[in-house]
Amino acid sequence: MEVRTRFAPSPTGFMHLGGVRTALYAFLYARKNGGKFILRIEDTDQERYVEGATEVIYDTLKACGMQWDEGPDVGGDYGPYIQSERKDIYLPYAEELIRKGKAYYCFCTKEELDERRRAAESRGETFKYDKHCLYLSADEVRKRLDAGMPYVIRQNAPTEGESSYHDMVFGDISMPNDTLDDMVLIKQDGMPTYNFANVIDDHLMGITHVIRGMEYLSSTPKYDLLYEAFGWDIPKYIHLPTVMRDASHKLSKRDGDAYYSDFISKGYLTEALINYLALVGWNPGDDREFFTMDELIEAFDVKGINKAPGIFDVNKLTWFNAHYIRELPFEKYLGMVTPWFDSVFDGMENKPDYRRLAELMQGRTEVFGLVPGMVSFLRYMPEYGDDLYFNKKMKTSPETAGPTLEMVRPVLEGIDDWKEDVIHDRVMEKIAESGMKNGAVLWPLRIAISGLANTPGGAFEIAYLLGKEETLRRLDAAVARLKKA
RNA sequence: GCCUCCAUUGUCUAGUGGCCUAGGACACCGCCCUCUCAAGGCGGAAACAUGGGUUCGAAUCCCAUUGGAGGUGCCA
Repeated sequence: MEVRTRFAPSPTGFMHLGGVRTALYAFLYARKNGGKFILRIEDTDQERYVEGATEVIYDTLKACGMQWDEGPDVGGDYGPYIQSERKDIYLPYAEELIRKGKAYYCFCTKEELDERRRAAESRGETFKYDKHCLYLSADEVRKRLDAGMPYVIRQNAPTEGESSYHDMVFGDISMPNDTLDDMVLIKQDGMPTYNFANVIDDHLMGITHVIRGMEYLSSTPKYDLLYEAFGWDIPKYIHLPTVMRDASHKLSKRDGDAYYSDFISKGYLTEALINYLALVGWNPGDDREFFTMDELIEAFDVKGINKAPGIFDVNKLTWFNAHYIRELPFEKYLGMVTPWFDSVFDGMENKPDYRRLAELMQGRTEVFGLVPGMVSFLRYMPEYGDDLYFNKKMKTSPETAGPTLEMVRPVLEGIDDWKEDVIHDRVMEKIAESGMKNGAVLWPLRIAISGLANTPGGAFEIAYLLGKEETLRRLDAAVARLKKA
């Protein structure tokens, strides 16, 4: 039988990284098994409707390289793929359940239920609907229905015995039936709840493997009861461990910065995000770290999925990101880094040589968002202290720096062809002539023109990028300052 | 509270009774390279939550405790 998995997000307007990982595993499982990956939009909560939210889902999945085989925009044989457009499908099924005694009309109002819930909670008990409306006579139900009284339809769950099911990650799970609450299937507004629509749609769409977060672990027995009542095949379950922000907090929307788009705008690469996310909660069974999407498909196996929640580690993500940036073809990197350069150099008369700067920056870029901070010294001379001239190994100090700089200055001034190799050769000649160590000259020179302990590239590169005029200007300023001190 | 699930270094993980004096990766520290930083190379510190069993033998199996997560919505 063909494997069919689905990703069924609710359109909130953002794609959460936990959601991206869930989608990824569902996608990988389908591809690995030569099956179909289906996208279904779960928008049964009308109050949460967000304009443009489905586009965010489409765009993110596409950017990540997870093309769905069936879905709202691409169609398929089991549409529509947006639950609000399937509204009329669900009620007949709920009525069938009522006929079978597996569900019932409930006229209790939300307000009184809320009150009872609060009361139960204050007593330290778990609130459970008492099946009050199940015991209404058929006549009474008819009467209320005819009178147009608002109602919901509830599942009639057993109260005795035990329910169990098998999960491909967590194994066998069982729970006492008396903990099963009679969940609402059809809401007062006529829309199905997630709990109901999910079961109906998964069945109607031929989903063979339900891959979702482990927050559904304890409600799954209730879903199985529904499948059984209809006489439908129960899908295989693959529940995924949660992605955590830290040991005790889920990576949630409320924490901020947990959205795919946040990471992209900070300058993370999709490839890095996918590669990293795949490895939170799953391992390939060997020591490999780097995977393309195709390699992930090839290596993916449910056996490698862990049960324990995993903490999202930005450090490691950043390491992956730096790796992928280094691997970028240079032209691609140049194109990507240019807007970040522009954010610093726009409006500048003599902008640094972007191409050269990019060459120096590519191996040093962990996240694109950090680039401006690393190159802004080329436009604005930073404030710095003279102690930067101290370098133990080179035996340099503010005292030795002055004369050294004055020695180099005329050499630089004499260069008409301001190219990196020319600067290099002339200065090195002078150093050789002076008998000093390379570093003893280059260290103070770099400090004088950059004002920074660390720079992308050394003295020659910085001097070249700055241009002759600015280099000499900064050099003079440094000399003057050292003399004063 | 009740129900379900989980538990190897700071983090992601390998490990399915002897191959474990517990392996890899990130981060961290040191050294090398080097005009700085980064990259790269080499090395270091760092874990089987606790207590009971079972067994000739336990990170691996069982139980309890502790800790954590999830559920307990007319949200999904």
